[in-house]
Amino acid sequence: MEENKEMYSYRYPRPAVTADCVIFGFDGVDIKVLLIQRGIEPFKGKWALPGGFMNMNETVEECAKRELKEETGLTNASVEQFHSFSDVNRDPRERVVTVAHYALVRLADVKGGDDAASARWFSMNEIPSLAFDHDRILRMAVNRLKERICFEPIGFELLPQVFTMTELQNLYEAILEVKFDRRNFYNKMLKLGILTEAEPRPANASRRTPSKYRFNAEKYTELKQKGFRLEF
Amino acid sequence: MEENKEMYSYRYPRPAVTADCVIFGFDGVDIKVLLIQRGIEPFKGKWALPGGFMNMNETVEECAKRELKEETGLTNASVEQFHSFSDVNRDPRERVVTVAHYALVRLADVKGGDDAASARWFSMNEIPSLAFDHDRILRMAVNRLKERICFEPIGFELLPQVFTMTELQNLYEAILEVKFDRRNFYNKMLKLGILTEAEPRPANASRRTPSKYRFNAEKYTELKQKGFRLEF
DNA sequence: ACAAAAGTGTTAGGCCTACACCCATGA
DNA sequence: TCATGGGTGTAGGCCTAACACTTTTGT
Repeated sequence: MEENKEMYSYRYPRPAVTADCVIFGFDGVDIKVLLIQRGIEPFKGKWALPGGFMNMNETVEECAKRELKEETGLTNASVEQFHSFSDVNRDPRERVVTVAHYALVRLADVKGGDDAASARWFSMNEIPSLAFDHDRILRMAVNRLKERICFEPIGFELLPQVFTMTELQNLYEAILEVKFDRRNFYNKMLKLGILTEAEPRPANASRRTPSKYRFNAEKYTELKQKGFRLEF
Repeated sequence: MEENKEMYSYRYPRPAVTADCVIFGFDGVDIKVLLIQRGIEPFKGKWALPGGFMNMNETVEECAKRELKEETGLTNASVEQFHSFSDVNRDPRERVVTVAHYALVRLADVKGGDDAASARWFSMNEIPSLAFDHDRILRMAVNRLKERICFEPIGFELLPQVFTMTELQNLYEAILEVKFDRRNFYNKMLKLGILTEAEPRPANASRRTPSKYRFNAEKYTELKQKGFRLEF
């Protein structure tokens, strides 16, 4: 490797460090993942997770949030790192260690990022084979999402602020790939006490008009501090 | 920085990457953590988590296992990465990203590693203030251990292969910092079906002689595949 | 008219929790 | 002999899971 003034030199070899992002959305029926199509080699033309190199003045989480903003325009979504991937040959060019994150975004809030031309939402069942080891990363992200939604109310990050019970149930069923009994789901959710009715049901409401709820974060933190455990 | 033949040069600055290890043990009463005393600056004389720089021909997990072997002599303990720490100034010398792991070891198996002179086991309530951000790393490791032991039978990694129900209960109580009713703990554990009696109770067994059990990993994987969920 | 969506309540079974006594051993 | 540790079973309460009908609207 040529050495010149633009180079940064170290006594021992170092890997590059990147943050990759599995960005989840929900369209009311399916869980979606945002992928970008690579414009350069390696894996040119293949779909991949959004991500990029960490700067020296940011943490990996900040890097992930920066990438998220660049890809979707969102600034305050729920982003969390979940695993580092460091296989020696995971990038054919050079040694790259990536810290993988997942982000939960409301589809309605996504305007389409700067690179929107090459970005697309995919349903979980139509995901193509991905560049690098991104298949593996995605698989692990999905598993983490399943585990986490059982114990923390992160699902609300994927829904509009106001939602119906059926929408919420559809979300849980889509993520966990199971079916719940509608009445039991209602009862369980309401008993938890972390939902508040968004608007009181209008007097002229017909049987057909669903109640609207919103997630009550204060109630949740209050309950959690009392040593309450969310479960599904 | 001086450039010479011993240097490795890159077009963009890169952090160093390390693996740190929170090594848990159990002495029958307390959860213990293995710490090493730093012999060099920075933080010379302070206690720290064992860990070290990743080589270019190993993954971070392999790096963590190498460190574990160097520190304790153990080669097949349960090691799992749980979080990356990348604060810009977490190491005063230079930018270092660390991938933190925890390891569960049987105290009896630990011969004392190469660096044993400067290594010591600490009970959770006697841990001194640590070098770098290792306090924070340790705190998160303890939380992860608590979460994980509720749903996966990792506690057995900390016990001898053969153990009494009371020892098992002590372990759970030490990790979770709670007290269980002895009979309920017995019933729950036995109902799970993941324990087998190590030796049939000898005929001459007195009331005072406890039954010995061992963890039945086959039974566990079998149950898990049937969609069984461990819980505490 | 028919299909689809939403509101609503009960019951049975399983699980969890709390709880007491006896025996053997070692101090 | 006294304190400690270990083995053992039950009853009540709570939670869970299964389950049906009615109303309304859109097609």
